[in-house]
Amino acid sequence: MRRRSSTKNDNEEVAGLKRGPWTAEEDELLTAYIQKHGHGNWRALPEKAGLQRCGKSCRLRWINYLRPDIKRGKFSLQEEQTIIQLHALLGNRWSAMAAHLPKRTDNEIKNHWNTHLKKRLIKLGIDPSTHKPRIDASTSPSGSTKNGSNLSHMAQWESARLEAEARLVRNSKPITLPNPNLIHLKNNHQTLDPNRISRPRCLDVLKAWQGVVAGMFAFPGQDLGSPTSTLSFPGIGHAGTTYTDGGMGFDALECVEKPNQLQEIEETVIDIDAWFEESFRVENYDNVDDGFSNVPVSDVPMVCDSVLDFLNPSPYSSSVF
DNA sequence: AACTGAGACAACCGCATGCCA
DNA sequence: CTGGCATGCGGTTGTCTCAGT
Repeated sequence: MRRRSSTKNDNEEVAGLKRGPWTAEEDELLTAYIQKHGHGNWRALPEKAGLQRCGKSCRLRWINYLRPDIKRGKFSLQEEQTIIQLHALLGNRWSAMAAHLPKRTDNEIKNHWNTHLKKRLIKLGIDPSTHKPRIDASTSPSGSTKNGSNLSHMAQWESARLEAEARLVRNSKPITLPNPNLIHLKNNHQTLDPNRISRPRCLDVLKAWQGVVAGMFAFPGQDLGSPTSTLSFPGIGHAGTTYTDGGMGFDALECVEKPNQLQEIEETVIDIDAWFEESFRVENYDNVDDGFSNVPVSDVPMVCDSVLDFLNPSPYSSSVF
């Protein structure tokens, strides 16, 4: 690992420069300058813009606060759900998570996680760092049946996360094999297309996650149908839906089409969504203008899918979720 | 009214990484 | 290949607000 020999770059601006909260005047100066000239070299910007700040501070202020394409205000239920899913997959990679949440900054997501979501998970008996149930909480006298149900779901989430991580690792190699735990879901007579298996690593972690979760609900040892069949979730808006894994080399639910299987999957998915709604219901759910937060809770599963699809359109995934 | 502690979020710090001469 | 520079990233700290006493 290469290391810089000096911290000049980090410490140069300390002398004589202002620190702490930005004033409205400073914001105006910075905004006006960037809108007119672009930020260019951040280090040189403060002097050109007439600011007594270091370039780093200017950059941070612009990226996290002044940039016109960022959304401020409370996070919607859907955004929170996305953050939790992403955190289960990515850990504390805030910038990567921000890439999946349009108009939200990594700093904002990080703060929201640390101040809200992390605490809520702990309250529910979930270890926020591992997304695993906390033994002590689950065995405490106050542990309720509902908690037990939650923990069961979180265990599924965790399994999904680990599965996704494993698949990401496998797909980072030029040629990889499908997950042995999932391949049995395929029709025994189907040949795996190497082009699909070795296609570029999918960065769409949400789709990967969804694919894995879906895969968890399929049933080994049964006739799993054709690889191009579609899945319908009556009642939650998935009619005609084709599930793919967004480039991970496996169409997660494509193989499941028996009515009893559908029924079971549907119940499971609804159950998880109901759990999330109940566990993470927020008082200001009806806030803002993000295009999906003003949706009745009952529609969340469908909205979730469409949003996730929107967030990461993949050439390998279905255009209609 | 004054004090205090917790919560929320903005801002900073130090290290990592990529680019280029 | 090496070193310097600019920028990105994640952890931490500082500051403000507000509810509770």
